[in-house]
Amino acid sequence: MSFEERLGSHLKRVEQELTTAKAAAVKPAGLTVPQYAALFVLDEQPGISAAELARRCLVTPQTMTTILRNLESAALIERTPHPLHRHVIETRTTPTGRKALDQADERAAGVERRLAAAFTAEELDTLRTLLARVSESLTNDPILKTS
Amino acid sequence: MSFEERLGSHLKRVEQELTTAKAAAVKPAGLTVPQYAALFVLDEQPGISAAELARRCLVTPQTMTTILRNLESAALIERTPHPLHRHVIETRTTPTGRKALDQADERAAGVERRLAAAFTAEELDTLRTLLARVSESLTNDPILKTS
DNA sequence: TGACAGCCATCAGAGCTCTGATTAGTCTCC
DNA sequence: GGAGACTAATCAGAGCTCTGATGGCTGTCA
Repeated sequence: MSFEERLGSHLKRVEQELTTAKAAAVKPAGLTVPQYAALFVLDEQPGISAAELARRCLVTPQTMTTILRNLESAALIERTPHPLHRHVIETRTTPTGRKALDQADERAAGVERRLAAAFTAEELDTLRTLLARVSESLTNDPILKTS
Repeated sequence: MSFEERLGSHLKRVEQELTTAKAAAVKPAGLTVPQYAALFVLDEQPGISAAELARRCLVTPQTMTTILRNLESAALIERTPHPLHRHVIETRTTPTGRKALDQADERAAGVERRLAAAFTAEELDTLRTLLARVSESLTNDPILKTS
């Protein structure tokens, strides 16, 4: 089975190219792509926990800890203990963080829009559906789970 | 523009799930996914340079240096200077490396086969074509290049 | 011959990502 | 009340990935 036949190589190439384009888009705002994703979710749901944030951003809690550490040392977010559950830490964007997010989002959304413009609505729908089915196959295949 | 509308989140999810499945598949052979990819190409084209290997595996030369360093310290590859061009280093799989590759490949190809089995040939073709068009858009869009 | 463009290899540094393990608080059910 | 399950946060360690910079070799062309 050659590389070209494998879905993995196609997916990897495309995902990487898109990430590179987005990285270039958010860089002027001083952000990385994961930092942008975290700020994006955070701004919509202020006070969310790091664990929940990790789930939304599709990374592990450990990874999110790393991302938040960098965001906090750049003063783009603030973290304070939850008033009732002190072991839970609430995270919020700072004004500086929101400004960086706005700047990054404008350009990142632009990348997505230009990309979407290269397809018809039906094609985009087909692509999303097929990707969802790949995801479903990977999640549900009992052999994959145990291998 | 919400997360769900963006192609990026779908691509990221699927690419990550597939990588996770492949990582589990090649782990018993003592390999990571990038190491498996490097060994795979290396075994088909013995003596290839690290720079060329990097291009085939879709990573930068610097990243490939890291991967090769780990493979070499595990004695899965051998590196010797090119007889004529001494600044070029030829890389080859060792017998140990080939054994690990065979073991990993059997399971990794199995993941791809089970995944492919969830689709018709036409669907797979559509998916590959659409992904290629995404890649093309990202590569050719002059705005993306400069942003 | 010598400047220069083009590769190859690699160091340095930063950031992301994972697995594994630890610590601590909450909640349910006996 | 207390055991066990669950969740949150985080440390430790390994590996991948990038950008930026450096040094070396080759081949072209004035």
